[in-house]
Amino acid sequence: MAPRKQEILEATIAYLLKHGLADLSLRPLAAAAGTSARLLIYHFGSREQLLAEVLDALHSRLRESFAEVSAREEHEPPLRTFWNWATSRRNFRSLRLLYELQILAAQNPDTYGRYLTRNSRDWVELVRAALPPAERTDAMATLFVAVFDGLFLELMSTGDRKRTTAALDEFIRVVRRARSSGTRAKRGDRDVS
Amino acid sequence: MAPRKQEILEATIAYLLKHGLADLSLRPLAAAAGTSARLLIYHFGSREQLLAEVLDALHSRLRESFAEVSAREEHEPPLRTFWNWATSRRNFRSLRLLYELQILAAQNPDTYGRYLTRNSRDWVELVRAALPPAERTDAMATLFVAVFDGLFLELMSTGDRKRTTAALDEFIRVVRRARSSGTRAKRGDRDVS
DNA sequence: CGTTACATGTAACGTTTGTTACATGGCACC
DNA sequence: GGTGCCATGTAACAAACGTTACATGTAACG
Repeated sequence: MAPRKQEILEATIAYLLKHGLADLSLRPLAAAAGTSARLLIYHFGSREQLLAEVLDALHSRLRESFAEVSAREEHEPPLRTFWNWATSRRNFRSLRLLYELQILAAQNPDTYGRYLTRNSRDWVELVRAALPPAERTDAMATLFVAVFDGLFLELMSTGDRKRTTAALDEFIRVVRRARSSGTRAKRGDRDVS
Repeated sequence: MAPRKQEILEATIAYLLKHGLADLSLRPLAAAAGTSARLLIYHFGSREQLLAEVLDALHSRLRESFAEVSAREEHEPPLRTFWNWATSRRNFRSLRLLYELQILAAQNPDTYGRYLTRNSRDWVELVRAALPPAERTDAMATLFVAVFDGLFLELMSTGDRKRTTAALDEFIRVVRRARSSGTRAKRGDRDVS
């Protein structure tokens, strides 16, 4: 990719992370990026394609970043690791943007549906596979994903990291206690809580 | 309120429930409502005020509807009652619209922040008060709200009511099991699970 | 030096945006 | 029957939208 185009893409990502994508328009974006609407179209072809490239770049960056973190961390429950990663200064705004995209796509799929590569069903499958066998159900996996989504939403709205993190820990604790009172999971099983 | 204005407001609500509010504009709305952009402004003063009145009406309707339902139902855990109510044919689209508003407001408060009467903190407080004393903590209340939000989000995205409802029931079950293995709550306590 | 390719600036295109000016309709009241 | 008031239609406004036409720059290559 041309270096100038790369710069513009970088600036666009920064702009979107700050302003969201609901009311994006070319001229203000261009001004913030130190260029002109003319050049945005020149380099990307259209506004649509610009959006597509930006969101693709975001996705692959997040995938990469998470793979790196999740391979390194071993001393925490994976759900907790994922939370730390998602709420870190580096990734929070990106995740927030993806949640906005998710909601807009749910409201009108015609406009935003095509950008949705983060398929909910895939996440649930991924989490399900990481659960201990006794809990490896759709319901349980869906619940885990929902807890994460809900807490992230709450964090977005209130900015209260302490309380939301405490709630996540509470969830992990509740699941552990339920485990010890119901069907026993084999000791040493890796699981996402 | 003038009856014509009432009709327009009704049609606007229907339109918003169908199309979302991210890309609302007067002329298409007016066409769908069988009137003209001219009259929207005439009756409501401005686009902003129209939106404000519509969202106010939505809020009070939902409050009313929920009060009615929650007073009637006694045989279920309140969280379950709330879920049934929120996902019913009658209320689902309204809730979805409010979630969209919530996210847009979190992304740019300058544009949408003023419409946010559904303060997250208030919900948490409400839920907290309904919890049995042993669990009456911020963390637990936040967790309950998050589970609901997350599951509703998942329902919005996938439409899979069966799976999300099963996940909610799973959550209720997990909390019960944790209760019976940890500090005992007094029998007969009303609580939101 | 001339040519060629890419990058950029200026200005405009046609649409759509929210909003307004102005005229006209119908209906009630004196 | 005239007089106002509320409702509505037509048309326009200025601004912003995504996009394009056209001209100009700059640098590399023969």
